[in-house]
Amino acid sequence: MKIGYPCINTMLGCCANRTFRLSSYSPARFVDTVHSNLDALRQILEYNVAQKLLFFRISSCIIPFASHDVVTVDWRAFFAPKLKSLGDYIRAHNIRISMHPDQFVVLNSPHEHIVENSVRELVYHASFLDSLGLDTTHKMQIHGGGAYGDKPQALQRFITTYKRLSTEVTQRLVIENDERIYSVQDCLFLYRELGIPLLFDVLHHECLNNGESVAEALAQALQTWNEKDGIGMIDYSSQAPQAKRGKHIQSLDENHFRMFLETTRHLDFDIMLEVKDKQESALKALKIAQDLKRII
DNA sequence: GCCGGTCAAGGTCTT
DNA sequence: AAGACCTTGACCGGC
Repeated sequence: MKIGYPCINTMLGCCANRTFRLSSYSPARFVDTVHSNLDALRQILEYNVAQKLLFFRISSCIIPFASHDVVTVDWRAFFAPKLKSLGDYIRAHNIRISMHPDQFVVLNSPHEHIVENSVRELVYHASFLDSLGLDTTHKMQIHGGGAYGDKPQALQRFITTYKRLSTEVTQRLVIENDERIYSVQDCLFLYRELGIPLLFDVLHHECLNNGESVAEALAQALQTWNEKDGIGMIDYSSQAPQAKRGKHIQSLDENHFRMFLETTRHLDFDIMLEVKDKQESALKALKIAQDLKRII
């Protein structure tokens, strides 16, 4: 079991997701920003290794506007040495990486141009992970997309689009249950049709489910990961009190987390902690997992 | 320097 | 039909 946090370290004062306005694009600005992001990423990963936080989500804007036509710099070639060095570091320290292309990636949109842009975005993410020389246990996670008033039809469109994707994309792509439309059962349907692994999100499951307990749903999700995928990844969070359903809590609810680990003690998986205070809560979670002998 | 409006991209729900 | 929300920070222009 590994524990990690997404994209941002709130303590180090460096930032691996700097970007700029599209209208401010210039090759110089682009190169400068990417250098800065990659250097910051290295710094964060070194901190994580020192703390034994061996799971990390890299921000989608590590290479800003990478899937947009405006970028003329061949970033994979230009940054090849730095990318290789980062990848070597990740492998040497047995870090696991995920990425999460955001809400604009919608594979089942009825609009062809949206699907096209989504595919370009996935190609970029896969290409970035490839540029680090990482194997297919390093994943990119997306949601099912919209329902458009006809979920069965929307699921079919997902299947059709998925079958058009290149191996570079599908070998890294996993689907995450969301809190409004696509439940674990819906994602399992896609798994049976396509073989796409299911990344289980605890909080989303608590918002939208078909009556299965967290432990039952998680066990089903973990079975969708095969050897090439590595052990299952999950997103863990709990409900922010007195906030809208589905809102992530500010800081780890240690009792909730301990209970979650206890009810799932027969299972092994890597945990991405979706909590606002980032590494602070990840460190608390790590300690709890160590106390419960889930991490040696 | 600081503040607040704005930022490539979508979809759903509320008003 | 239009706006808020998701989730969130960082940018950038205006003071």
